[in-house]
Amino acid sequence: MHGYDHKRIEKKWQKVWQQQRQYEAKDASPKKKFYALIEFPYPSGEGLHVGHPRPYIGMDIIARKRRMEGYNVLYPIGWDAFGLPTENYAVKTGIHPALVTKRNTKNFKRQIQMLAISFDWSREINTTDPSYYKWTQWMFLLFFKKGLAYKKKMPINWCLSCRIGLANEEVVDGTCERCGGETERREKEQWMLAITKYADRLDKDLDMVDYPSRIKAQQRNWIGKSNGSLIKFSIFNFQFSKKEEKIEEVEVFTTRPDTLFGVTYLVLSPEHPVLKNIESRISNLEEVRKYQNEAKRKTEIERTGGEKEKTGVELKGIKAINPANQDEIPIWIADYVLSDYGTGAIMAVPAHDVRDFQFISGKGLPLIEVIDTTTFKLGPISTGKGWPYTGTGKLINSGEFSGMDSEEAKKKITEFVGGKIVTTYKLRDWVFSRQRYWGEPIPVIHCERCGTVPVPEKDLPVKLPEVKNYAPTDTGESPLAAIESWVNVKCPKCKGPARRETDTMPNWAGSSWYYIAYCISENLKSQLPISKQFPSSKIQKKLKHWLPVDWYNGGMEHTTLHLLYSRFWHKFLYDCGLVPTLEPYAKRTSHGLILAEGGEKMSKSKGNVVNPDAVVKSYGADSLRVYEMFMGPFEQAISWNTDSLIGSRRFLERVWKVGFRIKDLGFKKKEISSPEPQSAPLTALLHHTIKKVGEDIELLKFNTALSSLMILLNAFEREASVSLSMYKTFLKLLAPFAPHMAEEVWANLGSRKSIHLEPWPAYEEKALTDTPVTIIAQVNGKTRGSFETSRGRSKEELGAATLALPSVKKWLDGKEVRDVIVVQDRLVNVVVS
RNA sequence: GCCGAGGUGACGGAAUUGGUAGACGUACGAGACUUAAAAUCUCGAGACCGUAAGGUCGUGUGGGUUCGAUUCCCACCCUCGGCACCA
Repeated sequence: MHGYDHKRIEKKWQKVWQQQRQYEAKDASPKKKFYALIEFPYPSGEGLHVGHPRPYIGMDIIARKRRMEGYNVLYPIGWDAFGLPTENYAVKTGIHPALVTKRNTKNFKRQIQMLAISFDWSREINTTDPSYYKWTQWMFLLFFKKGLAYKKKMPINWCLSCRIGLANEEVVDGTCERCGGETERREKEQWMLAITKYADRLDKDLDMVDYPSRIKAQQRNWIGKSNGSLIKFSIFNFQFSKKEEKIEEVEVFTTRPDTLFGVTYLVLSPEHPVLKNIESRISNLEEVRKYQNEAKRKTEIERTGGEKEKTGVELKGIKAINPANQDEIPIWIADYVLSDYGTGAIMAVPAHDVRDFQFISGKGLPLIEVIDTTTFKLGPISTGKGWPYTGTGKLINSGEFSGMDSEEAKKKITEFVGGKIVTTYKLRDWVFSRQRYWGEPIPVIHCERCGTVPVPEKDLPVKLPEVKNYAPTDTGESPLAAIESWVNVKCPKCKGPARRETDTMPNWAGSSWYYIAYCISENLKSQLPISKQFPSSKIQKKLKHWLPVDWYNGGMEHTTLHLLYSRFWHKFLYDCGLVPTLEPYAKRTSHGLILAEGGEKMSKSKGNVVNPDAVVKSYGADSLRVYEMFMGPFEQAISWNTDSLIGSRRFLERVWKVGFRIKDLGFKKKEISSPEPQSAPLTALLHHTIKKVGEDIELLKFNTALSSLMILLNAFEREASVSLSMYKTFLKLLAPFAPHMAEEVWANLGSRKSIHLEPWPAYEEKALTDTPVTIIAQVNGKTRGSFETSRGRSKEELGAATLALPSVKKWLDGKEVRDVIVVQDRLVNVVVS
């Protein structure tokens, strides 16, 4: 018998599978389809680290199981290759990002292929490929033509010394990551996609998909649908504390119009547009200006977060009037109010809102209770005890509305002051511009006469030109702006002089529709116009076959951006009649990150990255696969530990040995004539394992599936003889986890056909229930003994058997038996006193 | 701060979703094999008291519900993910 030589085996079978095109999906097949999807990787220069393949292996196990269950499986992969790291590398080295991408992709592909993930490589796509981004650009123009892409002034991070725009990630504590200099937020015209138009459907349609509740909850909270009222407050000029003429109106959004009588001040965001109109009336304008400038420096998290005291400046010389009771109330600006949520202005009710309550401390602002808290345990807030009461209840101190319930008062008070009941969303429109090189050029042309003109379809793709310098320009424009020959074009409409848009797209663009691209990958390269191709029956037939994605696994960190963006993109395409389903992904799950040994995130800068190359070389791909699935719950983050890996390798070596033991004993012949009898407990264990592995895979509980395979193998080793058919069943269950090992042993046992094309084993219910059960005997909830018996014994029998146990009896001495609680087939608890 | 997830032996984790806490694996200890080491195989092991039989305690902390709580409820502490230009 020769030993388990992973190098020989793995190379051999990878070649065979590739030659037989075993994992390529068929666009037309009588089998039921299954579309498995993982988030396609960003091919970074550091190469694959051991964290990357975790989700690929997990979905691979599911895909392999589905094939064995008779499905036509599509499990594709590609490259999400636009992005900052490659661009920054290009800025540093001057090497073209396309070359860097090519190099990185090649390395990633080699590394992924050595793990034998059953990807359909014939459908490989790359977002940076002009034949791919031609479609991305075409879809952008569709958004533009439908009025969902527009330009708007938005703040960007600006480094004052580098004089370039920065990504949020490049700003650390308000300073530039590159030079350490100060940054500020500066307004710039940006392309936007109107995702908020789809906010309601993105929220509501979560009901139709199978996502874990934590993902639905995060998306719903991100969309932040809330029902409330818009209420107008008049602003008056005040001279020497005397009310003069009305100068403006400010509309606030509130979810709690029932607390309107408790408003003690108004807060505007420091950027609120009304400030410009009234600044001549503000007596402390200088102080206000200073505060506005400080707010510019802060990030949103700094503004809304932190335990620090909430800051603000009162606008002196003006006051607002509470429309409910005509009270004169002060107006403040404060950075805890954001300009792009609601109306950028709030009515503050410190008695019933946590942030408002925090804000008044030290500022001498009053608090008026308008919800009756005396009926609760809390006690009245005015006594200074505890937090503000943010719940609903009966109104007090609210004029004619006192005594009314919050819910009714919301409507009535809004009506009373002439307000409007509205629905708002926290979700903001999608900033779609980047002033960067390595992204899809936004395909529009700016003409002095015709305005913004889309690039005609025949001129797509708008390819990225060669540039010398990849860094953004010091005017904040993309490096593309410096290429005069590329920028200056004729207007497609009037043929007059015009300039190309120089912004590029974020890399969420290409990843918003890549799962569609896999279905039609061969069509992407066609020279036919997309507007003819996409709606054609040829493509629609494929999309109808494959969509929606049946199971999409990805990182929890993509829940609110990528996952939401692509759902939006898909719904838009659906509205255009281009895709057949309302939702792109029928089911979504997520995996936990693999962290470095210390529990930190793996990163090049920390120098704690574990490369799979070395692991595969010394332990083999199957060992790595088994370890990554065994190391802990798939959905949770977990630290890498090379020491533990040996257990997975040992497991596979023992599988190998048992295989050879069986073969040497000559079971092969016996199996053909008749199945050998096996011990009943082993048969029961086998069927239990079939059930457990099958169910665990569906629940992503790969760790316990492997654990049960290990338990079965341990039993095989203890048993004097194990039948070939039993062992073969074990191999089939192992095949999705360790495809090379399973295939090699399978072939050694005399099979010609691949084990991965075998049917998935089924278990017999009878074999499971034939086994005896252990009944736990407790006295007052403490375990005092146990006994074995057959399944299905009556409560009386079990109770009597328990009371007869000597280990139980001794605890009953001098006590009175009050109750005997029996849990069928499991436990008896004797209650005594 | 807000939203989401989590906290169990030396370590990764398991526990049929309210019913024997610690499966499986790593590391560790003892033994077998070996001239020896490695590898492999067998056995042991939550903590404390006890020679043992056995007992007490034990799932981040404090309280509650229950015959019975890692699991349910309340309060608190800590760790991780996201917060819109990293992907």
